[in-house]
Amino acid sequence: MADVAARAGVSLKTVSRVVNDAPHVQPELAERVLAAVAELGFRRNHLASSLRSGQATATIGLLIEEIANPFYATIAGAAAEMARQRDTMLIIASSEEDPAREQQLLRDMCARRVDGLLVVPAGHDHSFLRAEVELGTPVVFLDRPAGKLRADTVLLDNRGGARAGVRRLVEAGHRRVAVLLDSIGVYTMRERLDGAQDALVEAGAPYDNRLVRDGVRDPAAAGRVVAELLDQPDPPTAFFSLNNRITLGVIEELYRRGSDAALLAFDDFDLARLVPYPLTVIAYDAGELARAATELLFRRIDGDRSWPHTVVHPTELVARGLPNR
Amino acid sequence: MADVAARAGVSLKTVSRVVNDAPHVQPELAERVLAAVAELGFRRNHLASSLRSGQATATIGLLIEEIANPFYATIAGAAAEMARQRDTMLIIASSEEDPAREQQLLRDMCARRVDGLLVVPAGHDHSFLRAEVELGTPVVFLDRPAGKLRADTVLLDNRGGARAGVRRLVEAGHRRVAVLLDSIGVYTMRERLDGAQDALVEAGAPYDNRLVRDGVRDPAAAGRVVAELLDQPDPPTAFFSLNNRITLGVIEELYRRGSDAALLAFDDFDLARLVPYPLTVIAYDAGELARAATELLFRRIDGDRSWPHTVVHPTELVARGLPNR
DNA sequence: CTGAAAGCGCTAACAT
DNA sequence: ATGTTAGCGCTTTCAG
Repeated sequence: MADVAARAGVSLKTVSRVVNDAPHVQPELAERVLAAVAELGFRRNHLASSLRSGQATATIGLLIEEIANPFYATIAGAAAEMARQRDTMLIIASSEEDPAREQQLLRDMCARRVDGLLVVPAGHDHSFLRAEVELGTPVVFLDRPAGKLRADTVLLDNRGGARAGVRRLVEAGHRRVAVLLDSIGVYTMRERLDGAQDALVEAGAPYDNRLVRDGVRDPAAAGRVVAELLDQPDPPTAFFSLNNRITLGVIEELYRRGSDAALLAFDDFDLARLVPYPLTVIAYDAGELARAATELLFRRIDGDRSWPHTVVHPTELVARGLPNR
Repeated sequence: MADVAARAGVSLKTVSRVVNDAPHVQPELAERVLAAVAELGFRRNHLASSLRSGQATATIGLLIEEIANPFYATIAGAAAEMARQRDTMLIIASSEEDPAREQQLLRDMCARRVDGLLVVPAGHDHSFLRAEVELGTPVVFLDRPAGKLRADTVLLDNRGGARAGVRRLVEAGHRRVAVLLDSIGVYTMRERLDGAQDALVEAGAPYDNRLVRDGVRDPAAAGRVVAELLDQPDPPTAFFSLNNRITLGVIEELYRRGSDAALLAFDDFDLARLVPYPLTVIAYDAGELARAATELLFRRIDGDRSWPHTVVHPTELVARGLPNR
């Protein structure tokens, strides 16, 4: 910047004004500065700028579980688009469901003085963020609530969605509904399971604990569990898959066997319509969820100091898949 | 940091040493400093640190077309994982195939003094990056080559993959192969089309320009084009879809009609096995592509000044889908 | 409307 | 092994 100033025959401050298109600069001087900038290939150092000016790094941090998962990719896409509209860059990192890693990544983002944080929490204690929040870094939680910290939160109606879905199964006459979930340690899984139980209880259907299977981490595991359940005496007549990875494995096994068990699945997916097996999907708009959270975050960044909100987004039941052979 | 130093009764530099766990600090002093850090809730300002130390913001930039697309999400996931292993943060931005936006985003990343850039290029002129590259910001191009800039590049064997796939169609007796593509302006689309034509020419099959359809932007458009082609006199007996979005629409329309046309598709996808229509997929490992590029980038960041490389990754033909009814 | 000086928070280079 | 000094590139403050 000093070089540019020398070249243009003006002071450093004038260059700064021109570069930041601040007012009160004679067009003639501005032109000389711009020429010097071009000749010298000057690029403003954003680091130095935000160091001096205190706040506003024009960067927000997004912490999710796993970027490659379509659910989180959709969230990232929506957040990125809103950030871009505000000329803000997005730092994305994956916790991989590891609370220690989550904490380290969030601390690092804070060290980089992001203007705000969008977090899909992995851990259950976010009190380590309290100091940052009080120092002025807003945090919005997404998809799951924060632990031990009061903060803005945008959630999905997991319980209501699950309940509505299972109610539909019950109305179709199903009494034995198997539930397959990833990990009971995850908030969304607990809520969805609770919703399923609500519907079962309301219908006076017997609740059989052996039909609930935790720890189904991937499609292959889901397939094995389905096989095992169907080979039992008194097998379930319906399956409720609590996430999209599980759904894939369940569909495959049910199709392979030519089973006529009903399938209810949380999370919609691109090819659901073309799956060769009828299923009911609990769908929702992940992009909308992320947009709501990002909007809330920017409002905080813009100085909104009102009491923290919690917003719950609805889900919808949709019939998918092709009729049975 | 000054406050911490005062509190611990040491100099600023000692605090700096402790915070950066540099050697030559008495354990006793280090402990006092750490205590002061905890009491005062001190957080190192990463901005100031990298401003002073010149380089090493421990940040890399990733520019892709669209985060929500599974192909780019996979790339982002792989890059993020490698970055994390080096305690490096990842800034991700989407160009949405807009060259102007690409340029603006890349410039912004440079202004933030990222240590390196990973780019899936949208535009055809990247000479604006030359100054940055010469000033020491390495750039690796991914999936598509740079325009007007010599740089490391990691590509897929688009042409070879397409050729092998179409050759298989030809060997199965197909002479009229329709090709559906997104935009001829995109490098990968051109290469794939060229590969298809290679195979057709090699087989002495007639090349019919009316069977090549450009501008198929989404699944719905793909479905319409398939319908139109099949309703022609002398319709194609095989379809070659040049990307995953197009494939969805083609499958749906072919299935809807109960058509027995063959389908070849670039890009594998999760549910391909369960699609109720037989298809051949040109598959590749997008994660591996991204890992190779990120590896190359980090080698450059670590000071590798050798001549720029271009690496081409192979593709593979895989049978997918369920047999026809 | 423009410029000089001070300093954001930290680390490199040099003392001690 | 620890401390002192200078300054990274920019913006703020205040004087002209």
